[in-house]
Amino acid sequence: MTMADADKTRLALLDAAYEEIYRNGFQSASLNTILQRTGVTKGALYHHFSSKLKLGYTVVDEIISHKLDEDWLTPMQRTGHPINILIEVIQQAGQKMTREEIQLGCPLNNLAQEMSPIDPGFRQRIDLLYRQWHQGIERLLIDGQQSGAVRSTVNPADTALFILASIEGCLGIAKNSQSIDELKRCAEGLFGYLETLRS
Amino acid sequence: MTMADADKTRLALLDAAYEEIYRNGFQSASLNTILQRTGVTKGALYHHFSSKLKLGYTVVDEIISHKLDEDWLTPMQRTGHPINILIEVIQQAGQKMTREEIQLGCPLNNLAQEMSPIDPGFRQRIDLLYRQWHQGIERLLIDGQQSGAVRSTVNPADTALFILASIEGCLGIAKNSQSIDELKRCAEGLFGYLETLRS
DNA sequence: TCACATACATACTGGTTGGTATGTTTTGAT
DNA sequence: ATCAAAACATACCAACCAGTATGTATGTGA
Repeated sequence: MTMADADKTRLALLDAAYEEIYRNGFQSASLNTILQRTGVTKGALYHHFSSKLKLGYTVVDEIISHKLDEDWLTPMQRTGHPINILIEVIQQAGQKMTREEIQLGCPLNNLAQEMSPIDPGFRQRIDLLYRQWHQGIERLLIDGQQSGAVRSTVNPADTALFILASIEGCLGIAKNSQSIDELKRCAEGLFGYLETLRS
Repeated sequence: MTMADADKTRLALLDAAYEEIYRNGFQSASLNTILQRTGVTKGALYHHFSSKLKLGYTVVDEIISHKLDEDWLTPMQRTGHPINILIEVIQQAGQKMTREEIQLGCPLNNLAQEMSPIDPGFRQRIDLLYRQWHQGIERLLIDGQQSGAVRSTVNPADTALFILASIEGCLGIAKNSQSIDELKRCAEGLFGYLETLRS
């Protein structure tokens, strides 16, 4: 067994754990289910992760963090009109979502709502990712102000916070209604707000 | 033992169940904890509620529904400038929240995010409350358009949906950051948006 | 006062949970 | 070839879970 094989089982565990947590929440996620799905034994799991909590932490640090980069942070680094970039990134993220993903919601927000009140370890890790997300939006607004594309009266930090809240809010509403149409209508409201930020 | 006594234990169970669910989510809510806190026995609980699921449903139908009326629907029925009413109701709801409640989030949204993907019974009941909430906001916007206080170009239904999403989004962000200041800054963003709706 | 339903109370069950103790195999450096 | 550490595998455990079976006390209408 090479070290690459060991790493493969570790990643398989993380992938399965992410799925299980995404579908059931962390507290209701079953280690036995994760083991069944991967074919890994309990001994192997506890060799790689010292507890269920550590497994959950690593899912945030590695899997969810990577998805945030891929779907939001990297796309937001494009050059162009900041408001247009923001709208396009949101639209692309929305179109990328399957019906099932709309129903399951935002993995980061799910964990935040469930775990932040009851576990500081989760809260801090989630907070770090939210800060990165927030910073990405804030940077777009600051750049937009410097290029004259965004009204100079808007507070970049506060506005970025509200945009982030609205994105999660729209996803949350659509999650409960289980309706793609409602997600689109909600996003239209968000786009309407973003338009008011232009100079 | 009078019928009033029986109703008292039923309500005690509902109150304790609400608290337990609010703090831990439905799936992780422990019936034994609810029984300990109330001093009620398991036989009594299952006399009043045929299952944990039915207990949870009743918490939504009676406790959470009542809180929605009290904190949002009734205050929104005041007369005056619709946008002002909306801002005031949001501010009052925010000020009413304790530090702990900010940390625990919106009871309705918590349940929606946890249960809507995995149980249709919860989903439908939560959806009903969200529709009432949405309708209350929509009505304010329609009234505002008729009185000339709100721009005629805004779509009341879509805008109400986005406002609702933003409220829940702001509460969700504040829940994770556990910061009253961040809740206020996020709400300021929302108020800024609401201002753009005026004629 | 009798009959019956309501409103509990107690003790228990099967299943699942995260976690552990103890073994075995594999790997890689010496 | 040897040896220690890494990478598993198996079997087990106590605690907890929702739910149930059975019994009892109490109120209420006939």
